[in-house]
Amino acid sequence: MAIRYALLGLLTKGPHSGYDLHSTFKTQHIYFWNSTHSQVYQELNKMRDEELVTYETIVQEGSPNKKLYSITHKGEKRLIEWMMEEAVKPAKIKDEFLLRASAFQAISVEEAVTLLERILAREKAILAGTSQWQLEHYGEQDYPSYLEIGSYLTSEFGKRYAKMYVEWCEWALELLESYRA
Amino acid sequence: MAIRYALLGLLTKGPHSGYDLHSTFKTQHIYFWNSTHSQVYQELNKMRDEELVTYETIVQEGSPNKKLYSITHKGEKRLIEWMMEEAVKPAKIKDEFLLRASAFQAISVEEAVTLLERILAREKAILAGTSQWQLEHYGEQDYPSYLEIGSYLTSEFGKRYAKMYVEWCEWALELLESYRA
DNA sequence: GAAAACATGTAAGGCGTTACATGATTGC
DNA sequence: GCAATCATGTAACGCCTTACATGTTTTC
Repeated sequence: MAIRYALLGLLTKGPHSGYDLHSTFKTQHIYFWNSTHSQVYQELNKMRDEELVTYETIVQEGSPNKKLYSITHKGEKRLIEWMMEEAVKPAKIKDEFLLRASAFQAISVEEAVTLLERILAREKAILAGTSQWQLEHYGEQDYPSYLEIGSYLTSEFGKRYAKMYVEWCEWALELLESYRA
Repeated sequence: MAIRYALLGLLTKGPHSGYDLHSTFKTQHIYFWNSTHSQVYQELNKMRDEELVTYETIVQEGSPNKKLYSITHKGEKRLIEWMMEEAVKPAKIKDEFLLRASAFQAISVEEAVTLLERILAREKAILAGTSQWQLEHYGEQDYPSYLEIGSYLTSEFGKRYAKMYVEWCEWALELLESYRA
């Protein structure tokens, strides 16, 4: 249900295509939201029927035509109503690696170390990517324009999350040393 | 699909009822997994059919009867196969509050501050709860028995996650001050 | 007297994923 | 030549949630 608010939120910053919106989920929003391109296109169609968004077709040479979606007045109203609701649902997380980690007692220390090292490398790469992205977008400024406040806040969250993950991996690897024969 | 591995993982530490297993999701696993009681019961039935788990009925006075589930040899084998798979899917997170935060440009600074303060309080309470839980379970020890390694690693992750969230909220509130008229 | 904890299930429906489908351009 | 990027969709399926269903004991 909340996918629509994710899309409406992005559209408050200006018109975007379905492809753009999905790309954002894959890159910037990865730390707190996820979706697939097919769901994005389906939800955009529903929202168009409910007049929360409109679009105009952009004819392009070289690339396929695209639909540039804009948020309507009605859409913006609906978004803000949702944002100001009293209740905020707790986050729902499904992290397969942590699920494996929670069952490390079922495998050997050596195997656990192997799994952890792989994830440490992955998270380091993610941290580097997020830091890079933030530098490219906000590098010189102390703080960005208010239009960019959402992206700025959540990219910082992403960076802190990745950093925390890396540090936890390193701590866990050290701890596992204690169990080595 | 992975719900079954979450359940199998917990059962490597000993027999548990469906109610117990779901309680764990609501408390300890909240940082990396979530489910509902109805899904837990349904999945346990499926796994019983596939002989990944067995159960015995415990007749209780005062409380309703319960089914104590145990992991089978076949179940353990299946779990370890899954754990050692090369590919680990990236985490899927759905955090409604961060979704709201990502659209803060659509509301006023004052409204954003109100929302943030509410979440800061929530996360502080969660951090306190997790710290308390960890203290009760592992307080005196430097590190726990290997049987408890999974819970220990992930509860530490939970603590670090909550701490990071609190610090990010405080940082965000400070930043928002810059935009105040 | 009400709410929370203990305890387990079924049924309906929808959200979300995976697979199928197409096709041009750019970079390695 | 192959993979990646750009670009948008449909169809099938199933995981997962919400609602329905029941009943006792303990705590406030």
